[in-house]
Amino acid sequence: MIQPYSSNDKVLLAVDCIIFGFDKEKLKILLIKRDFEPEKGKWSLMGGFLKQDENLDEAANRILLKLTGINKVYMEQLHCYSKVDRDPAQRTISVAYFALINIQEHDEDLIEENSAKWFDISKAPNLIFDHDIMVQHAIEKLRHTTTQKPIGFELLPPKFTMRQLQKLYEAILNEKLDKRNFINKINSLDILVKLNEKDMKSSRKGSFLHTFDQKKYKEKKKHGFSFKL
Amino acid sequence: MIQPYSSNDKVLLAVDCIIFGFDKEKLKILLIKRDFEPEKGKWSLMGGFLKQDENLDEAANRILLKLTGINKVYMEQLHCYSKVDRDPAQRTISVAYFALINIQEHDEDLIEENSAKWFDISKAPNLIFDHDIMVQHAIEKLRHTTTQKPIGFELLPPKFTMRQLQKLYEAILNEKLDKRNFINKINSLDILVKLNEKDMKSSRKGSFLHTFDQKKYKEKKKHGFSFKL
DNA sequence: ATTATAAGTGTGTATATTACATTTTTCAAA
DNA sequence: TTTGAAAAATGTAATATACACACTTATAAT
Repeated sequence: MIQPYSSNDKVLLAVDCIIFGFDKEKLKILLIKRDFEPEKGKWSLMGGFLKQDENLDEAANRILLKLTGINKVYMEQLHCYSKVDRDPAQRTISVAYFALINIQEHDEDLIEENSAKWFDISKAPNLIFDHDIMVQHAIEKLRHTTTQKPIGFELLPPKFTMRQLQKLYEAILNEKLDKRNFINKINSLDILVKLNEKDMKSSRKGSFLHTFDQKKYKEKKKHGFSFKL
Repeated sequence: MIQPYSSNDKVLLAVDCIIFGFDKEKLKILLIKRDFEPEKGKWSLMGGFLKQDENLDEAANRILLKLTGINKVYMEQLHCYSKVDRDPAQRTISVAYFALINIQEHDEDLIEENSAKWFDISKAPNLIFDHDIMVQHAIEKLRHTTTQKPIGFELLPPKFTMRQLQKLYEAILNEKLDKRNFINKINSLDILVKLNEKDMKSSRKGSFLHTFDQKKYKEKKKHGFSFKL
């Protein structure tokens, strides 16, 4: 292959993943304990380097698959971080991705293997390099995005109750929402299917399960819709 | 310096700038005619490569300065593009930035020197590589951002009329706006200062000039404000 | 049968958004 | 100096959206 550009300025390009999950009414984030230098033993985001034969989306998916065993997830490029000394060992540019996963689906063994752990976002430890900033930006973007399109669903199991959905939004937005207004808003979107089936774990009365209607959602999205809560 | 990571996978990291301006009621974009291979003679975004001693924001500013002579401008990282064969000559990852500049300020000689030219966004030629996609994304982001915070001001000279401001928003959003509603909305933001001075070029009556009150704006931004038009 | 628990439901009020038409100022031409 | 032309400036009513708020219902456990 010809190399028309100077190769003096090649850099290492990393991909770091902010992996969000939702469990027990809390928004969680998946972190790993580094088993290599520098900063061995400290907590960090799961990451890796971009390879020659893949693009960044593919790299992010590869990294996520390696850690969780999950293949198809909601993922979005967040930002590219490039401070000259962000990694003290070597100049590295990092493209951060954030992923939303259904926490039930992950592979426990892989998590163990990678010395990873889920943390409440409010109780996460300090992270290496600029990873804390990345997480902060990811939370802000997640908050913003949830008010623009209903990505919250990505964090729930296929069948969920209205109550769970509301708790999820409350966890993301970090504020209490009114039950009636929430349900009215969700229903007005007309993208849920109410199943003839109840989750009896949460209460004696039980609450109806719902699923997300992909077809209706895609149809609506084409014509654009907002989702302010 | 120690090099703890494999250096097999280093890549060239480019920065490409989508430069917006506003003139004669049209939203414009600044493009250059490439004078080097590959794709010599074709139109493209202004770009360059990230250097070892600078971060991406600095690289983007350096590139913009080189082309326009303007130093302090509104700039935002857009997205990182990484398709494996996006540049057929050599694997290159590109971080796109978009900039908003006051078109009156640019340096004509530099533009000439770089064989650059302003195009109406509706009349821009096809660009090399994935630059058309970048521009498309930049326009979408610009549209979105203008409805969240008043960045439109960045594209105007220090003193401007309400009419100019409205035409700018109409150009960005690609839709007609109602004059009275627009003025009411802008005034309700309380971030403009009406000067005791008129621009007599546009009409016999003349229209009052305004400036953007940076202090008030910053104060408001702290407490967050939206700007839906 | 009674009780305890969370689920489910509707309406009025406040706020924000939209639609819309006339008068005013000034310059230039008659 | 009067008149006409051209864009600037201005406010209100109608509609839609967002918000606040409290009681009834279904079920399991006792």
